Amino acid sequence: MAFGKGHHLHLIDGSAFIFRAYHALPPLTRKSDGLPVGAVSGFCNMLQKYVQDNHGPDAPTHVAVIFDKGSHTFRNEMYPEYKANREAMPEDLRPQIPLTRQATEAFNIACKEMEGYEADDIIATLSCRARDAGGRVTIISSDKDLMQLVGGGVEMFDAMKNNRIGVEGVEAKFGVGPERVVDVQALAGDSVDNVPGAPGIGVKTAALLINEFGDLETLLDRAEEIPQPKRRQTLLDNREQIELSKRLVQLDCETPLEFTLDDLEVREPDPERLMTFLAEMEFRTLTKRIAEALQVEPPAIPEPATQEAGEGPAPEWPGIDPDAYERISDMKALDSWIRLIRHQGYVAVDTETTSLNEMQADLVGICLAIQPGQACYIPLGHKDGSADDLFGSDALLEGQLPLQDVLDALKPVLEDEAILKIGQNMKYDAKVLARYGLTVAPFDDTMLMSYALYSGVHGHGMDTLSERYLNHTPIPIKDLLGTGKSAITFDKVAIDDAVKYAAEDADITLRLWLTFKPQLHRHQATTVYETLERPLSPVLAQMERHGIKVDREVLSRMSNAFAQKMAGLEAEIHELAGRSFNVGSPKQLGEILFDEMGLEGGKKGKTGAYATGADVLEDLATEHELPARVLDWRQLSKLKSTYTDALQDHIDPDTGRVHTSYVQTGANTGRLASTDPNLQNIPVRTEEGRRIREAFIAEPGNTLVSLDYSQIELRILAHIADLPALKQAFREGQDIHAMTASEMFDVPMDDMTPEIRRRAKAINFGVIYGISGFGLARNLRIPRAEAQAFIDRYFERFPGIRAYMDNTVAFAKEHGYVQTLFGRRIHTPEIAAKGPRAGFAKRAAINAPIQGTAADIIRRAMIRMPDAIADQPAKMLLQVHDELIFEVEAGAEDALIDAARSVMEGAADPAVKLDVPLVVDAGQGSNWAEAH
DNA sequence: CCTGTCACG
DNA sequence: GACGTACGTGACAGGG
Repeated sequence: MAFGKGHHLHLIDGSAFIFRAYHALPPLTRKSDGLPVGAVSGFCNMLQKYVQDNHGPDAPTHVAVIFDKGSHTFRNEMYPEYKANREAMPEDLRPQIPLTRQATEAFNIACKEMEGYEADDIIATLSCRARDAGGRVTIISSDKDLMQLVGGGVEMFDAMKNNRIGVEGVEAKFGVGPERVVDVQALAGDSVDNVPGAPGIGVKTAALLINEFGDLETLLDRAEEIPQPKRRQTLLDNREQIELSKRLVQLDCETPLEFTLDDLEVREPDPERLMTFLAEMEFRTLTKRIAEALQVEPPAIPEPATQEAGEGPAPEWPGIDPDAYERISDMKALDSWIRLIRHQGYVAVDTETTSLNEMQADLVGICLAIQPGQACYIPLGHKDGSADDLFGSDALLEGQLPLQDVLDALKPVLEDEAILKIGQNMKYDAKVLARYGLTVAPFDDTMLMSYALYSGVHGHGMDTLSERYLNHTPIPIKDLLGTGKSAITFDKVAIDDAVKYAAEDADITLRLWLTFKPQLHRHQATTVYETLERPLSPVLAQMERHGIKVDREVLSRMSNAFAQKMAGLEAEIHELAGRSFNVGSPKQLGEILFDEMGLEGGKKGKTGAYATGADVLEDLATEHELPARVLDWRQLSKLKSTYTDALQDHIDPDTGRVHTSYVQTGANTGRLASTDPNLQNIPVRTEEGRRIREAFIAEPGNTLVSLDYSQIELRILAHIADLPALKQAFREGQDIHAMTASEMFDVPMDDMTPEIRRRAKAINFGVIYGISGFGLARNLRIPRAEAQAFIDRYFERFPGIRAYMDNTVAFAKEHGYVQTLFGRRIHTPEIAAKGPRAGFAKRAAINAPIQGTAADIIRRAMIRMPDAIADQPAKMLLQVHDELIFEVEAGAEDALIDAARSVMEGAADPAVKLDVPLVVDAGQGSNWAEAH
């Protein structure tokens, strides 16, 4: 039956798929010959997802992937500059283009292109024909140039955003219906395709004009009637250029096609052909996944003969097979493993426990791996998971070695200086084992290796690393434990299942270590790993185990006080609103403010809800009472729920202290992150919030001491950007913000006012963040032009800043990363992006060396600290980016401050000689509020 | 699970 | 020219 009513044609914009795949994925190469295949891999993934998502009731009857062919089209005949500003295709993408055609055919999807025509024209022609035949069309693309085709049964679908675009979608984008889109584009032009349009007219203005005059021809004929002189002149002067632009953007529905709609009928994939192609590309994970979907056996993909400098798994390794692992249930077997380990000199270690909280976690089993594929699991604390009576489940299962025997046997191995212990996030295992009296040293940590190598490229969790470097998806822990309320703990997992999961983790860890170890040198990350990452881990473990004492009574009293105040505020708010509603719901609050009370300035975000952030409410607060009350309520709600309530739940029942966890790989810049609870965001800026710090106390007879770096990031900026005036000021111990203000605004230091100083301070911080006129304007609440004038002035007075910013961005573009003074590399893959993402990436690149160098410095101090204060009755408890908090016996405060300060102030030495001094301020008291 | 909001450096 | 933008984090509540 010929294509017609009841049929549904899908047209996939192939080029868009390719470019999206290319930019979304790292530059993968085929292992056997180094052929770049990243884009092909992404392309196949997207096709696979497409096929999977489209076999329901609304499945297409016809489908084709449409590609561009050749760069010279009939549009270049009209206008030689058409698309002339396009950057050349990246070298490693070019060879992948024909492969994407092959991929499409392998999926048994029609694949169409025509010399001299753009994909858009083929799509247009097919859409028109299908529509005229009475069928439906979905164009899978988000390209705005295709929006003119929408309507009359033609829709678009943005596969990225999972978003259908119909007539309303087009109207939202262009302000006119699909039939007038070309008119708007003709006026607005298009910088991407180098369509000139009318100078000074954008989409908004163009839509306004078209809506007023009906269409482009009428508008051009009656241009004299336009009231605004500038616009009128532009249109009169550029008539020809506008008409040319329209011809350029108008898609051609008359492309002479050599095939018909009926040739595009959906065909079942031929599994063999598809598998053969995927195997040829050596896509291991994808081949497996698609084989599963098609319910066929995946073909074996031969490993290449030699392992070159590639980052993937070595060829001689056996596949990861959970059934191949050994379960240890007698001492003889354990002893023979220990002999193997001693002989080899290294072993991957992983512990299984009952909790993610190392302070609470009980050991359930230990696994060891010595070679890829050679791993064992020693079950120690497994209980009967099926027993549901309260008493039966406490009994240990049969066939497990006594915990103490195993620990005694392993202790000499774990503590042997000649045996390297390898872990993924070893801090966790070390903390658990420490509670059983075991030290783990020396060690390597694959998570930290990944971080030193690839910060900013990808995450550093085991699943990510395994998928990326071993092409293997580990058994999800969910499969064993379940999720949510019904989740069980690891001790209730059947031993046979535990062997597979746990030993696999050790196997993967060992393989990752074998992969990363040689890469450290190749990527010049050895020093960072050896001096900034590995030695910090045990220091953090120790700090976390100490914890900090928190007074539950203080928090509880504050919670009650907050609750009372909130109830009062809530009543007032409901009164002012005229009805009761959930004050904590931004959605309901927005409706109250802007719909019911009719306040001005309501702006809806992308979800369609009104924005009710603090900045919005602050503006409204000048006019009305309600938003001011809501702000007060929000502050209290935050303090109560996040701090006074939640912190109480984090007090360890055994120690009476709060034990945070530092994520060493948490921030791309080298900073730490603190979780469960986050002790790096305890309030300090408001009086009310600061009082929460009174709950953080020293043990009786002890004092809390806080030492923090003064202006460390600005000092680093002065050094890195080589700003003589700033460096001089720091050397002389001047008020740096006042100095900046004096320099910028020509005010003598003696006449400085707080307001002028405040502005200079905001600019100083802005520079660290990759300053923009917009950002500074918002921060200072001044007009943008004024903010920009400040910035210009700043650059004039401190020319080194401009140079630093430009050089840093250029470096990032050339190398794909920026680095700190200590050689830490922070990768900036987004720096090549187009659009708003480029701005983000630039500012992040400017900020990273500054924030990262500061992070490196305090890390160095922390690493040296335990030895420096070893003879003092003091413990380091917390780090808050530029601050260290200690607990010290009363009477020993000054000695501790002397020692710790000298470590901190000298932390850059001897690796880096800073042109500015580092200065550390100290405070002390019985609680954190006093000490800070 | 995502979004908005807000706490810190 | 238009558009959207300060850097880095984590936790909580609401809502689909």
